[in-house]
Amino acid sequence: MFRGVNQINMDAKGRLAIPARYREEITEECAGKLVLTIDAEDKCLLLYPIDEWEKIQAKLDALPSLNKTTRRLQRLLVGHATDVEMDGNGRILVSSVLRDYANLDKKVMLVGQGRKFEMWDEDTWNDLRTRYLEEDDDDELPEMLQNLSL
Amino acid sequence: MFRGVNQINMDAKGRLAIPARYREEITEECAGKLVLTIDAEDKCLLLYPIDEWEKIQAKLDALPSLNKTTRRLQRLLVGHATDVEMDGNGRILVSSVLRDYANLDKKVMLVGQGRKFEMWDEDTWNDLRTRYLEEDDDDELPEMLQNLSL
DNA sequence: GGCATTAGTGGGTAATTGTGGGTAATTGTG
DNA sequence: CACAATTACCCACAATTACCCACTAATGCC
Repeated sequence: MFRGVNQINMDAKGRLAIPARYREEITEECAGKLVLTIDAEDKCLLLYPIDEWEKIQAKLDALPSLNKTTRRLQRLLVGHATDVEMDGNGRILVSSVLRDYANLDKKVMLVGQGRKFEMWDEDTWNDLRTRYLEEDDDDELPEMLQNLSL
Repeated sequence: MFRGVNQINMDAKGRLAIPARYREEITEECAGKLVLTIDAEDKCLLLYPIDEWEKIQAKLDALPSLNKTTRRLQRLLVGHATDVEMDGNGRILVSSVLRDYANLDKKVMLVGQGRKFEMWDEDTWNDLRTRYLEEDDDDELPEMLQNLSL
């Protein structure tokens, strides 16, 4: 289970160091093999251990390919999914296509989200975070959250 | 079960000593491994023993990721959740992101709240406490509280 | 009330992690 | 087949973090 935000500097080559505290878990789970793709809803990237990704791709694959919405998801997610592997220094290489999509230049936020990570441009993330914090969602709480006790 | 309020001084490095009377319980329950995150509604932090937190994160993780409200919660709570561990002196390190969020500088209040602690800036806590005490909530008691006997 | 033990606080140092760049190998292109 | 561009690997330095030790304050006990 991944969690927490990390500010990381991407270098000129597009390499991004995975924070050391996640490396052991990643090495154990998937021998450092990860899959990087885009988030269809927000301008950020998603980073999965390869076994987790395979499950998701299988789910997407099972969806009807004649339906417009599912075709969109399949093309966007599966289409942009890129295999990446940690190098000797625990870094992964982010291709320029994916960097462009999420507007990543140097300052990147890596956000743990359970079975995956999200990768954001720092400014984009801070803007979203601010908007989220200003929101007050008491009114329209989905049923499933009504009884959530934190 | 944690309870009670404690005034603690955070040092210049952002370290915060857990009051000694809680340490044994924390060491037993989770070997000193804790998770610190933000409260999405108030400007304070939440401190959980790791096993308690894992349960919450598992619940959040099971929620649909395409729903706006649940995404907000996942990003705020899981995104800010940081693993912390008591050092040899029973202290934990609070990252600068979390310190900023809750406005913590030196004088901090640690408030026991059952399975978790809340961490407040002293002034913010005192203001909230005063407001709570001035409030009179006889009029709009939710049904579930009407029959609560203290 | 004094003394002993424990808790709280502060800081220095060593180890780890993050970051950058050079070079060799590999891939794609003309 | 040769060249250019990209990628992988290696090493070195800088910055951060964690660990350890020492001192002061507070508490409990005799």
